[in-house]
Amino acid sequence: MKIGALAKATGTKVETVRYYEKIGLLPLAARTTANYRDYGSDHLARLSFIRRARDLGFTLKALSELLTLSDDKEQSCEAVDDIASRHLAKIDQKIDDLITLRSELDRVINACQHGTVGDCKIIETLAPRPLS
Amino acid sequence: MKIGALAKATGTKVETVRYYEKIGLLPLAARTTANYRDYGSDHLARLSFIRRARDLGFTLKALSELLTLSDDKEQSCEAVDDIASRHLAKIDQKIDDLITLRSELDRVINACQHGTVGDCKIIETLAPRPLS
DNA sequence: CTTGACCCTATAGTTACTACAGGGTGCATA
DNA sequence: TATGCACCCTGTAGTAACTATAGGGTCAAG
Repeated sequence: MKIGALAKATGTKVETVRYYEKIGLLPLAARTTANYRDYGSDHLARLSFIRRARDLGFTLKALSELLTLSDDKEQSCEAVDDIASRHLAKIDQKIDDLITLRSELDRVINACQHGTVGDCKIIETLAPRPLS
Repeated sequence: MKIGALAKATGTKVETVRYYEKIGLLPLAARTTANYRDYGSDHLARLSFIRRARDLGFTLKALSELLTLSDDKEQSCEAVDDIASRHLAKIDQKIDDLITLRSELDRVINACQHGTVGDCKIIETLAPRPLS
């Protein structure tokens, strides 16, 4: 299959496929006489894996570790579990941070009396407090 | 005050201060004879504003809109409220997305039986399902 | 035989910084 | 006076993960 078909099958943009190839995440494809990339089912499988992991928020770096690990079927999956667990911890942290941020922003917005900018509590909250 | 002092006073890195100047977020500073940047209280105020808004997750683009608006004290603060509210909506969306992602990742991790990579449910979940 | 959809490479742009490299300045100390 | 050190300067490149653009080649249908 050509790059457009592969991209469509995996929900990826064509440019992204080429980008993954360039950074070594996706192995080089065979070429047709017209120099078009020619993909097989192994490429499809790997790219699907990549997309799925990306959807779960894994970085490309973590992803290339996962791909390396997944190639050695005999190895203990401890390392895999570890990568995933650390990723989960990061997500939890991010959720906590966002919730904190949300409540502060909400407070700022609710203080707004909808007057002029001169009286705006939003601007006021962001502006520096007088130095003590 | 010199750039180091301004940076310290606002919890910013020196490079970041210069960066804000470069992109026009922070007005040009006066220079000493030695060509050092020389800041006054107005710069301190504006940089504090910038840092505070950044901590609340506003993008630099939204921020420069806020800064422009905050300069016109007579204007209605509707536009300010709008920027902040849209930002809040984005944060809510991000929180929702992360919570969904978190539960899926959690499910994947809990399926792990801690065997070999060949049996690994994490890898298996990421790998493509058979085409139907 | 030309039109349109697809493919190619290479490069630059995006966000919000951060990190050099390769210098100059200013003050205290030996 | 020299010298060491902290600080300052400019300019450029690197980060993550793509996306977009320029400038071209290929192929099948009408």
